[in-house]
Amino acid sequence: MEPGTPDHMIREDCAPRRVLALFDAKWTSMVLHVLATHLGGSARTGVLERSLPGISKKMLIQTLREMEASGLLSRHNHGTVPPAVEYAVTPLGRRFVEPIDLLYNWARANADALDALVARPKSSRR
Amino acid sequence: MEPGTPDHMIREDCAPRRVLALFDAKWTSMVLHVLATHLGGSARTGVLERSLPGISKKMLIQTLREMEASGLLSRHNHGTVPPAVEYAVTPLGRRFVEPIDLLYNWARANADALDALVARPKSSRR
DNA sequence: CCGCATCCCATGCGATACTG
DNA sequence: CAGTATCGCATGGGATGCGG
Repeated sequence: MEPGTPDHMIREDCAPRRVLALFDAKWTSMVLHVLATHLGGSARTGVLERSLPGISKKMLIQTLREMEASGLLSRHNHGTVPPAVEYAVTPLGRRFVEPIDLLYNWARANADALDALVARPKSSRR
Repeated sequence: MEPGTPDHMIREDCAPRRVLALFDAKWTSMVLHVLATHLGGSARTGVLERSLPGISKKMLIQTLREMEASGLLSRHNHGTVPPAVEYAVTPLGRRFVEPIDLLYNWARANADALDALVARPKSSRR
């Protein structure tokens, strides 16, 4: 039981790392958040695009399809013309909304801490 | 007030996006978590390395220095030989431990949902 | 033991243009 | 409006090797 004994190791296949993988998709959590928390659970492509300033059409579609593939979203094509496609949060997806919103709310409530992270004017260098 | 009016837009410089930036560093949150929650707030480089299986020495050092630069960690060189350097979570860094641990705990408690994400054997394609 | 420098490849992702 | 196809660059990040 030496001090350096790592019983606290973050195994490579542990749950936390799997969650992080969710976030390095960069848009996944935002899509889920906007869709579930601000758009009532479902929305059309265009609405999503306008809700996420800065996202490219390519990334939007790509993200949506990946999320559909993993079961976070469902996709419904109305088959009309012009096209109307609706993406909805699945029950599985809904389970992920909780931690995401928690994180987002923390962020909003702690904007000061985030500012400190960037603004390091008078540094403590060495 | 049409249905598609985006008062729910996720602005490009909003707090949530800044938090996400933290996570796409890939190791930052894990370092913070291990250090604060499992190692009592500070540890030497080697201990950290062994606590994060899969991290390369390069990424470990790089992450640690970036975190020091942004004020999440402090670095103390003992000046001995062989070298002994100790990284400690700063008060600022400690503020980020809360949401990270929240996320990690959620992950551990919801491993089943995470499994579902990957294991999509019988697909619902179309 | 701690840290830095290189090389180098995989990929993320935006820009743009085209189709039904 | 929804989606696809290309191109091209920036960058993340691993491997390896040197130095104090």
